[in-house]
Amino acid sequence: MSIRPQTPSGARPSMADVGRLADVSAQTVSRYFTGTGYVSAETRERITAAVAQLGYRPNHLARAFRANRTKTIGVMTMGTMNYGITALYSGLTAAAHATDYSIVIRHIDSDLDEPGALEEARQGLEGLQSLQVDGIILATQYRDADELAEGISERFPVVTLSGLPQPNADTVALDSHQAGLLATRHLIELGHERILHVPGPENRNETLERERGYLDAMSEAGLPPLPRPSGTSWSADTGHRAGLAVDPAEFTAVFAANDAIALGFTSALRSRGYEAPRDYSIVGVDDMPEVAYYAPPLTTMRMDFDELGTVAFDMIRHHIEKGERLDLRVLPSVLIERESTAPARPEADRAPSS
Amino acid sequence: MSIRPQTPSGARPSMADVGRLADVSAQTVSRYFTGTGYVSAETRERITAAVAQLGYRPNHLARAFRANRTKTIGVMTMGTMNYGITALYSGLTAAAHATDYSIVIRHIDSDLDEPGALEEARQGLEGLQSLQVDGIILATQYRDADELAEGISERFPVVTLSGLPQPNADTVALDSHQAGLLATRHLIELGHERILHVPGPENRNETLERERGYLDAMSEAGLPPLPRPSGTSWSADTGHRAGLAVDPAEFTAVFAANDAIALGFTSALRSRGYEAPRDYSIVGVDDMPEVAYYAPPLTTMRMDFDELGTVAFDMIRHHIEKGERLDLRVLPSVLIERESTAPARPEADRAPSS
DNA sequence: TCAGAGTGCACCATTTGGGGG
DNA sequence: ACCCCCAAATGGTGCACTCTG
Repeated sequence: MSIRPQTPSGARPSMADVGRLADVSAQTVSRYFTGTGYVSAETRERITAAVAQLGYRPNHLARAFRANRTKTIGVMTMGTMNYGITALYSGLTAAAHATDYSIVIRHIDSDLDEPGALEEARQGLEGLQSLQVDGIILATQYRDADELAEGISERFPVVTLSGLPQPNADTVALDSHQAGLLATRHLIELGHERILHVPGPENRNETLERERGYLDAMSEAGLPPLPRPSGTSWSADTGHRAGLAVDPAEFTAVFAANDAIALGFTSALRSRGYEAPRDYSIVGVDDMPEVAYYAPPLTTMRMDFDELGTVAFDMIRHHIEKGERLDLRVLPSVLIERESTAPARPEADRAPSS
Repeated sequence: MSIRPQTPSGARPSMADVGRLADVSAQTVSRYFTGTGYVSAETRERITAAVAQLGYRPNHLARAFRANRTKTIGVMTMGTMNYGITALYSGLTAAAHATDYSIVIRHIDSDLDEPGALEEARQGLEGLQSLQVDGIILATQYRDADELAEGISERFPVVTLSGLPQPNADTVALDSHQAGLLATRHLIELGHERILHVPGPENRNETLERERGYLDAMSEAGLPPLPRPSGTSWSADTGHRAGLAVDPAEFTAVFAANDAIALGFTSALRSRGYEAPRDYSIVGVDDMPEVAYYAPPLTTMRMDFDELGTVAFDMIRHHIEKGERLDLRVLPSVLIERESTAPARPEADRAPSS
């Protein structure tokens, strides 16, 4: 029962074809669809029948062209495709679907600090604009991302996910400072004093903010921060490397910049005979769905990427449809306590298992 | 240095504006961009200058409208947004980017067996068609997905990722049968005889194929398959539930339908005092980036979703540009041996740790 | 004169075929 | 042969207008 167009040409039927069959003009068909103006019940019926008979579908492209409004949002993501981006897409596509928008994705595997990436990103943005998207959501946490917004008219709706307010772009972000603060406080409340921070890649606002949260929590408790390993990526291998390099005698707890890093760190320490939470406590950030099943189940800060996508979409839609800007929003994170954290124990107890 | 349009209206400059400034007609500007027809070096220079001065960008939308060719592929995904879908996006967007195509995404959170999902999916497909995409990639493994392809003209390029050849659609898939076969053979080669399979959600082709691979491997070794738990989802909780329900005395090895299920299963058995690979071996499917850091690092079948995206894109592009169909492709998976599998041990050795 | 119902035409930015100089 | 322009066409929308009672 596949529907075949009934037009002479065999091509997709147009409003004119529908009009011909229903014995009205194409414009009347247009009004039938858009709801503007008058169409008598009788005519309406004839049009409905003609539409069904021809299998006519409105041509969104022509409509967008004429109306100068595509109902499409461009989304530009950068860096390794990971859990955060996945969950963000999920929120974004759901919000778009609910309001009859479309999402077109541009993804670049490298982040802005890699050579050539800035130029590639710029081209991506131009490509999006040349598609006539109604707005762009720019998902990079790289600190110098504002350079990218150059070349985009300040009237054009842009939302970044950097958390950094910019003259030409609104921004939403998950509250990384709060995540770092609450995660570290949690460790402090458990009695830990020598707390190590394993950071994410440098020059990302998330990395800086999480570290700042850690530093603030340490300082409000009068504890000295520990020297930190250098950050390279958001992946497990960053945590793994850090876990191999570190001296286990120097800390009793770890705040990892995200869950993957926490996982890698745990894995490295396990290979050296140290287990959490027996020998040290560790908390991550993100709450990826799998971490509840890790060994041990990971205590972490839940970051609601889904909500991030929803809010980012709503912000840009607000800008597009109402013409107003909502400068900055920050979404809170919440501590999920599982089994990777435990009260600090006297020093004497801590030793590698054989 | 943000670029401002220099047209009287303040709107985005058009080819006509460029032409006016360069003292040529708009059509010549068109030929300058498309490369069809003659444009003298001198004129070319004037146009280049005018383009730069105005900050002109081609209007992809108008071009698509006129040429009846959007250079856009619609991608429809269903079910929980997980590692596989994201990795697929990654391959898809990279391939599209390389050939100057765009990708527009429609994602539905429920898969086709949930109520209302079929209708929602149908609407999604119609929405994509009304955007005038040049082709559609339909990513669902649900067995009855062919119903969806109805209502799409058989001339319209569609590629499904079901692995099931259909009259109106080409298909690519990762070789789930082979994954099941090789994973199970690996366990058999290690000396295991009582091998449990924990399947994915019912009615997915992937689930059926992986199970078929398992059954074939068992039968070729003359081993009886074990009764299987019922499948519900691709997530860790499916494995966790199975791991709580199962009798550990009944098997010495497990083939889990994917990595997340393997993780959940491992976690449940750990809570009951059983550890891999000491008490049982387990192998997953997917090779998500984190599994190398699991406890124990997971032996798994690597599925190249990135490649899947690339091939799907190339297939549909071939159909679009050459008019030829490439009916079916199947991509092999490869065994990644880590530490969750080990040689079978005499029965007497197996006991829960205290 | 008025309100309802519908038509005709210009227009959006670009591409294309048929010429003209 | 080279370089460029004109006019038409793409599908749909909004405005001004007509027609009928």
